[in-house]
Amino acid sequence: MGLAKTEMFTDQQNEISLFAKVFGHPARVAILQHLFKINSCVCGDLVNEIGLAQPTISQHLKELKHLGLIKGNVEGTSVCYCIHKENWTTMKNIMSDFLNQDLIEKQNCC
Amino acid sequence: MGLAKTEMFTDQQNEISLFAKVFGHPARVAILQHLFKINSCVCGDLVNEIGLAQPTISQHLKELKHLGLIKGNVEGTSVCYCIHKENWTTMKNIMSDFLNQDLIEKQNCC
DNA sequence: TTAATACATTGCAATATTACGATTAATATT
DNA sequence: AATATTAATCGTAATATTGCAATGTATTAA
Repeated sequence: MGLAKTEMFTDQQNEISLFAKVFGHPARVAILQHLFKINSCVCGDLVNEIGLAQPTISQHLKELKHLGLIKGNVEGTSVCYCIHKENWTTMKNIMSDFLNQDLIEKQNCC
Repeated sequence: MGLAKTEMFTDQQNEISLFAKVFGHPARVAILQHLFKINSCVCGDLVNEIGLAQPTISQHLKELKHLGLIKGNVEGTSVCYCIHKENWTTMKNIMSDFLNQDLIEKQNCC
Protein backbone atom coordinates (compact mmCIF):
# COMPACT_ATOMS: atom_id res chain seq x y z
CA MET A 1 0.00 0.00 0.00
CA GLY A 2 2.08 2.93 1.23
CA LEU A 3 -0.92 5.25 1.13
CA ALA A 4 -2.94 6.38 4.12
CA LYS A 5 -6.62 5.48 4.29
CA THR A 6 -7.68 9.08 4.70
CA GLU A 7 -11.38 8.38 4.18
CA MET A 8 -11.71 6.81 7.60
CA PHE A 9 -10.48 9.91 9.43
CA THR A 10 -11.94 13.33 10.06
CA ASP A 11 -11.03 16.35 7.95
CA GLN A 12 -9.32 17.79 11.00
CA GLN A 13 -7.22 14.68 11.54
CA ASN A 14 -6.21 14.62 7.89
CA GLU A 15 -5.36 18.32 7.94
CA ILE A 16 -3.18 17.98 11.03
CA SER A 17 -1.33 15.07 9.47
CA LEU A 18 -0.76 16.98 6.23
CA PHE A 19 0.78 19.93 8.02
CA ALA A 20 2.83 17.63 10.22
CA LYS A 21 4.04 15.68 7.23
CA VAL A 22 5.52 18.76 5.62
CA PHE A 23 7.48 19.43 8.82
CA GLY A 24 8.60 15.81 8.81
CA HIS A 25 11.80 16.55 6.92
CA PRO A 26 14.67 18.53 8.45
CA ALA A 27 15.39 20.36 5.19
CA ARG A 28 11.91 21.90 5.21
CA VAL A 29 12.28 22.79 8.87
CA ALA A 30 15.61 24.44 8.05
CA ILE A 31 14.15 26.35 5.11
CA LEU A 32 11.32 27.70 7.24
CA GLN A 33 13.63 28.64 10.11
CA HIS A 34 15.88 30.49 7.69
CA LEU A 35 12.95 32.41 6.25
CA PHE A 36 11.90 33.38 9.77
CA LYS A 37 15.45 34.37 10.73
CA ILE A 38 15.97 36.56 7.69
CA ASN A 39 12.46 37.88 8.19
CA SER A 40 12.25 39.08 4.65
CA CYS A 41 12.36 37.54 1.24
CA VAL A 42 15.18 35.24 0.36
CA CYS A 43 16.18 35.26 -3.28
CA GLY A 44 18.11 32.28 -4.39
CA ASP A 45 20.63 31.54 -1.69
CA LEU A 46 18.62 28.75 -0.07
CA VAL A 47 20.63 26.14 -1.96
CA ASN A 48 23.89 27.43 -0.46
CA GLU A 49 22.25 27.90 2.92
CA ILE A 50 20.82 24.41 3.24
CA GLY A 51 23.41 22.34 1.41
CA LEU A 52 21.27 20.08 -0.76
CA ALA A 53 21.25 20.12 -4.55
CA GLN A 54 19.15 22.71 -6.36
CA PRO A 55 16.47 20.31 -7.64
CA THR A 56 16.07 18.90 -4.14
CA ILE A 57 15.58 22.32 -2.57
CA SER A 58 13.23 23.28 -5.36
CA GLN A 59 11.14 20.20 -4.62
CA HIS A 60 10.96 20.98 -0.90
CA LEU A 61 9.99 24.59 -1.66
CA LYS A 62 7.24 23.32 -3.92
CA GLU A 63 5.75 21.26 -1.11
CA LEU A 64 5.87 24.18 1.31
CA LYS A 65 4.27 26.40 -1.30
CA HIS A 66 1.63 23.82 -2.12
CA LEU A 67 0.50 23.80 1.51
CA GLY A 68 0.48 27.58 1.43
CA LEU A 69 3.12 28.09 4.11
CA ILE A 70 5.43 30.15 1.90
CA LYS A 71 5.04 32.60 -0.95
CA GLY A 72 7.30 32.86 -3.99
CA ASN A 73 7.70 35.99 -6.11
CA VAL A 74 9.57 36.00 -9.39
CA GLU A 75 12.18 38.78 -9.28
CA GLY A 76 14.10 38.83 -12.52
CA THR A 77 15.88 35.53 -13.01
CA SER A 78 15.57 34.57 -9.37
CA VAL A 79 12.60 33.85 -7.12
CA CYS A 80 12.07 35.42 -3.72
CA TYR A 81 10.57 33.34 -0.96
CA CYS A 82 9.05 34.27 2.36
CA ILE A 83 6.65 32.96 5.00
CA HIS A 84 2.96 33.30 4.15
CA LYS A 85 2.01 34.93 7.45
CA GLU A 86 -1.76 34.51 7.35
CA ASN A 87 -1.56 30.85 6.41
CA TRP A 88 1.18 30.23 8.94
CA THR A 89 -1.06 31.61 11.67
CA THR A 90 -3.96 29.45 10.55
CA MET A 91 -1.74 26.36 10.54
CA LYS A 92 -0.32 27.31 13.93
CA ASN A 93 -3.78 27.47 15.45
CA ILE A 94 -4.73 24.07 14.09
CA MET A 95 -1.52 22.46 15.31
CA SER A 96 -1.66 24.23 18.66
CA ASP A 97 -5.17 22.93 19.32
CA PHE A 98 -3.82 19.45 18.75
CA LEU A 99 -0.68 19.89 20.86
CA ASN A 100 -2.41 21.68 23.73
CA GLN A 101 -5.04 19.08 24.52
CA ASP A 102 -5.69 18.86 28.22
CA LEU A 103 -3.48 16.66 30.33
CA ILE A 104 -5.87 16.33 33.26
CA GLU A 105 -4.73 14.07 36.07
CA LYS A 106 -7.04 11.08 36.11
CA GLN A 107 -5.12 8.04 35.03
CA ASN A 108 -5.89 4.54 36.15
CA CYS A 109 -2.85 2.42 35.48
CA CYS A 110 0.04 3.93 33.50
CA MET B 1 17.60 7.55 -1.94
CA GLY B 2 14.41 8.05 0.08
CA LEU B 3 16.41 8.85 3.20
CA ALA B 4 16.95 12.28 4.68
CA LYS B 5 20.50 13.61 4.95
CA THR B 6 20.18 14.27 8.65
CA GLU B 7 23.88 14.95 9.16
CA MET B 8 23.63 18.33 7.48
CA PHE B 9 20.99 19.63 9.88
CA THR B 10 21.03 20.62 13.53
CA ASP B 11 19.88 18.28 16.30
CA GLN B 12 16.97 20.60 16.89
CA GLN B 13 15.90 20.49 13.25
CA ASN B 14 16.12 16.71 13.20
CA GLU B 15 14.18 16.43 16.44
CA ILE B 16 11.38 18.66 15.19
CA SER B 17 11.13 16.65 12.00
CA LEU B 18 11.01 13.35 13.91
CA PHE B 19 8.13 14.52 16.08
CA ALA B 20 6.35 15.98 13.08
CA LYS B 21 6.79 12.80 11.11
CA VAL B 22 4.98 10.75 13.72
CA PHE B 23 2.04 13.17 13.49
CA GLY B 24 2.17 12.87 9.71
CA HIS B 25 -0.34 10.05 9.58
CA PRO B 26 -4.03 10.55 10.43
CA ALA B 27 -4.26 7.20 12.24
CA ARG B 28 -1.64 8.29 14.75
CA VAL B 29 -3.37 11.63 15.18
CA ALA B 30 -6.63 9.78 15.79
CA ILE B 31 -5.03 7.42 18.30
CA LEU B 32 -3.57 10.32 20.27
CA GLN B 33 -6.82 12.28 20.19
CA HIS B 34 -8.68 9.25 21.47
CA LEU B 35 -6.22 8.79 24.32
CA PHE B 36 -6.67 12.44 25.25
CA LYS B 37 -10.45 12.22 25.02
CA ILE B 38 -10.67 9.12 27.21
CA ASN B 39 -8.11 10.73 29.50
CA SER B 40 -7.17 7.43 31.05
CA CYS B 41 -5.76 4.15 29.90
CA VAL B 42 -7.31 2.50 26.90
CA CYS B 43 -7.22 -1.27 26.98
CA GLY B 44 -7.90 -2.99 23.73
CA ASP B 45 -10.58 -1.05 21.92
CA LEU B 46 -8.25 1.01 19.75
CA VAL B 47 -8.65 -1.35 16.80
CA ASN B 48 -12.43 -0.95 16.88
CA GLU B 49 -12.11 2.77 17.53
CA ILE B 50 -9.79 3.57 14.62
CA GLY B 51 -10.92 1.07 12.02
CA LEU B 52 -7.66 -0.30 10.66
CA ALA B 53 -6.50 -3.89 11.01
CA GLN B 54 -4.93 -5.01 14.27
CA PRO B 55 -1.36 -5.33 12.95
CA THR B 56 -1.60 -1.86 11.44
CA ILE B 57 -2.72 -0.26 14.70
CA SER B 58 -0.05 -2.20 16.55
CA GLN B 59 2.57 -0.77 14.23
CA HIS B 60 1.36 2.81 14.70
CA LEU B 61 1.32 2.32 18.47
CA LYS B 62 4.88 1.07 18.30
CA GLU B 63 6.02 4.24 16.58
CA LEU B 64 4.25 6.45 19.11
CA LYS B 65 5.78 4.44 21.93
CA HIS B 66 9.23 4.54 20.36
CA LEU B 67 9.14 8.34 20.37
CA GLY B 68 7.98 8.22 23.98
CA LEU B 69 4.64 9.93 23.42
CA ILE B 70 2.58 7.07 24.86
CA LYS B 71 3.01 4.44 27.54
CA GLY B 72 1.81 0.84 27.37
CA ASN B 73 1.07 -1.34 30.38
CA VAL B 74 0.35 -5.04 30.12
CA GLU B 75 -2.92 -5.76 31.94
CA GLY B 76 -3.76 -9.43 31.72
CA THR B 77 -4.19 -10.40 28.08
CA SER B 78 -4.65 -6.83 26.94
CA VAL B 79 -2.34 -3.82 26.93
CA CYS B 80 -3.38 -0.44 28.28
CA TYR B 81 -2.16 2.68 26.54
CA CYS B 82 -2.12 6.30 27.60
CA ILE B 83 -0.34 9.57 26.87
CA HIS B 84 3.12 9.94 28.39
CA LYS B 85 2.45 13.33 29.95
CA GLU B 86 6.00 14.44 30.73
CA ASN B 87 7.27 13.55 27.27
CA TRP B 88 4.24 15.08 25.62
CA THR B 89 4.95 18.37 27.41
CA THR B 90 8.59 18.28 26.34
CA MET B 91 7.59 17.61 22.75
CA LYS B 92 4.97 20.35 22.90
CA ASN B 93 7.56 22.89 24.00
CA ILE B 94 9.90 21.95 21.18
CA MET B 95 7.16 22.12 18.57
CA SER B 96 5.71 25.32 20.00
CA ASP B 97 9.05 27.08 19.78
CA PHE B 98 9.12 26.18 16.12
CA LEU B 99 5.52 27.17 15.40
CA ASN B 100 5.64 30.41 17.38
CA GLN B 101 8.57 32.03 15.63
CA ASP B 102 8.10 35.76 15.33
CA LEU B 103 6.17 37.11 12.40
CA ILE B 104 7.56 40.66 12.53
CA GLU B 105 6.42 42.95 9.75
CA LYS B 106 9.42 43.67 7.56
CA GLN B 107 8.97 42.01 4.22
CA ASN B 108 10.47 43.33 1.03
CA CYS B 109 8.59 41.84 -1.86
CA CYS B 110 6.18 39.02 -1.06
C1' DT C 1 -3.68 -29.26 29.72
C1' DT C 2 -6.31 -27.19 26.18
C1' DA C 3 -8.63 -23.56 24.14
C1' DA C 4 -9.50 -18.78 23.81
C1' DT C 5 -8.13 -14.01 23.84
C1' DA C 6 -5.26 -10.03 22.95
C1' DC C 7 -1.54 -8.17 21.07
C1' DA C 8 3.18 -8.34 18.71
C1' DT C 9 6.01 -9.73 14.88
C1' DT C 10 7.08 -11.29 10.26
C1' DG C 11 6.83 -11.06 5.45
C1' DC C 12 5.33 -9.01 1.52
C1' DA C 13 3.00 -5.99 -2.04
C1' DA C 14 1.79 -1.35 -3.26
C1' DT C 15 2.84 3.25 -2.98
C1' DA C 16 5.43 7.43 -1.30
C1' DT C 17 9.55 10.00 -0.40
C1' DT C 18 14.15 11.65 -1.04
C1' DA C 19 17.93 13.00 -3.80
C1' DC C 20 20.12 14.43 -7.87
C1' DG C 21 21.84 14.50 -12.95
C1' DA C 22 20.08 16.14 -17.07
C1' DT C 23 17.19 19.09 -19.21
C1' DT C 24 13.99 22.85 -19.92
C1' DA C 25 12.01 27.54 -19.37
C1' DA C 26 12.37 32.23 -18.43
C1' DT C 27 14.65 36.35 -17.95
C1' DA C 28 19.08 39.28 -18.11
C1' DT C 29 23.22 40.64 -20.06
C1' DT C 30 26.36 41.33 -23.69
C1' DA D 1 20.69 37.26 -31.52
C1' DA D 2 23.83 34.68 -28.46
C1' DT D 3 25.07 33.66 -23.96
C1' DA D 4 24.62 33.48 -19.01
C1' DT D 5 21.92 32.94 -14.87
C1' DT D 6 18.39 31.07 -12.04
C1' DA D 7 15.03 27.98 -10.87
C1' DA D 8 11.49 24.47 -12.30
C1' DT D 9 10.68 19.95 -14.21
C1' DC D 10 11.70 15.21 -15.75
C1' DG D 11 13.44 10.78 -15.09
C1' DT D 12 15.26 7.49 -12.21
C1' DA D 13 17.52 4.96 -8.32
C1' DA D 14 17.45 4.04 -3.47
C1' DT D 15 14.94 3.81 0.55
C1' DA D 16 10.77 4.44 3.58
C1' DT D 17 5.98 3.93 4.67
C1' DT D 18 1.51 1.83 4.82
C1' DG D 19 -1.49 -2.01 5.28
C1' DC D 20 -2.65 -6.60 6.16
C1' DA D 21 -2.60 -11.92 6.12
C1' DA D 22 -0.29 -15.25 8.51
C1' DT D 23 1.96 -16.48 12.42
C1' DG D 24 3.98 -16.19 17.07
C1' DT D 25 3.65 -15.22 22.12
C1' DA D 26 1.79 -14.51 26.51
C1' DT D 27 -1.93 -14.72 29.63
C1' DT D 28 -6.42 -16.25 31.12
C1' DA D 29 -10.40 -19.49 31.29
C1' DA D 30 -12.32 -23.90 31.15
